[in-house]
Formats: sequence, structure tokens, C-alpha cells
Amino acid sequence: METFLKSISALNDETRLLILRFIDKNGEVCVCDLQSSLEMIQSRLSRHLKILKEAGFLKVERKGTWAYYSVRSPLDRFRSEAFEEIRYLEMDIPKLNKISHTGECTL
Amino acid sequence: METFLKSISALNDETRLLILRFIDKNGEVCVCDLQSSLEMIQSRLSRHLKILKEAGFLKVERKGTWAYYSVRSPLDRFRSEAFEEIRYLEMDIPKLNKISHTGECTL
DNA sequence: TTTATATATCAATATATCTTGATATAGTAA
DNA sequence: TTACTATATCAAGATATATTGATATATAAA
Repeated sequence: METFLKSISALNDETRLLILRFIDKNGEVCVCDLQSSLEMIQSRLSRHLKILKEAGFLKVERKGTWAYYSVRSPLDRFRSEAFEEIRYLEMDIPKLNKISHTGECTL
Repeated sequence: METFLKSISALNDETRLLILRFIDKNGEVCVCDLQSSLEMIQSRLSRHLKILKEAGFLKVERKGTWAYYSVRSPLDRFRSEAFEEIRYLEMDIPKLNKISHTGECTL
């Protein structure tokens, strides 16, 4: 698919906008932190993270079994502009619940 | 729906990207010109034009039974940026077939 | 090796969106 | 008024996307 349309369709989902906003706000987080903070089941998160990664918004870094997602940089002009819009959306952003450091990561 | 998501979902369709590109290139056109130029049936066009209008990308001006669509202005920053992207998409843009002036508008 | 954990992918269902053809609306002309 | 035309809307089927629970993969530890 055309790059632009791929970016657009990645943004076309409230769940993914929340994920982007959450990671933009909190920086690098692993999947289990997202599961815990956003209260989403793992397969759902994994799917959306993949879409956002493949659309160029996020990057992953693996450390052992953990996968850490963060905002990709540099972002091109359109994606930066999109993030700028997302920063001002009204949404409830759950508080970060960082369990990846405490050994409770059994969701 | 949130304005941003409405803009995004309006852009999330190849048909609508073509319509935007076509109107951006050719300026104000009426629905029957679009039908003729883009070879789309009327109900399909009408639906997409409505979505683009309600998402803030297009405006309509009625003259008698004709409806003339053009790019809305001014556009906010995000929508301008989107147009900028759309201008550089690779797509076949059909030639304008302006039948609204010749009385052949019976599609 | 076996066991456990974190993440990814698959398959089924549910939900949303697009396309088409039919019908409705609203101007215009006779 | 009736007839005609341009556009809009509706209803049904087709297609795409999202969610869930189950399974697969991969790393780590015992």
C-alpha cells in the first residue's frame, strides 16, 4: 500500500491514537506495561503495535523477551504534524503502570 | 466523532484521495463533471463528496440544480499538510471532462 | 532437557465501511 | 400542473477491519 495511505489507516482507530498518545507521553514502554496500563489484552495490543510500527510511527527494541516500543525518530513532516494533532486530542490517558521492573509481569 | 479522527477517516479511502487530488488540480467542478471524468456512478460520488465536505476538506456551492464542489479555504494546518501529501501521491488522474457547460449532463 | 514467561500470530466472530441500484428531493422548463 | 434533470439518500450485499481466545515462537531459567 502507498505509504501515505498506510499512515492514514494506521491513525484511523481510536485504540491506536490512545497508544500513540500514551507512548508519546511516557516514552519507551514494554508491551506488558501497556497491557497493564491500558487494560488491553495482549493480542489486541500486539496487533495495533505492529500496525503503528509498520506505518512508521513507532519503533521496537527487543531486550530478551521484552519488546520496548517508543516513538520513531526522526519523523517525517506529515507524521510529526499528526503527532502534534494527537497531543491535543481530548482523551482519558491512563496512568503509566510500570510493572516490567517489578517482576509482576504476568498478564 | 472527534474532528481529527473524522479528517483521518475521510482520508482513509483511495476513491476520496483521487477526488481530492482531482479537485485540487482542476478547481471547482460539478458532480456531473466528476461522474463523467472519474467514471463513477452518482450515488458513489455523492457519498464520498459528503464525507469530504463534512470532514472540512471541500465546500459546495449550489447553482440551480448543480452542485459545485471545491477545496475549502482556509484549511487548517493539518488539512493543508494532508493536501501537500496528496499532491505527491502517484495516481492516475483522469483528464477533466467538463460536460456541465455543454448540456450533455445526462448520466 | 523441561518449565515458565513475553510477545506474536492465527482463526472465528463481530463491527464498520464501500458499492450498487432504487428511490427521494429539489430545482427548472413546458 | 406535469415532466425532466441533477443531486442526495436509502437498503442490500460485498469487503475490510477490530476483537477475542487459542496457539505458536522465542528467550530465560531451572
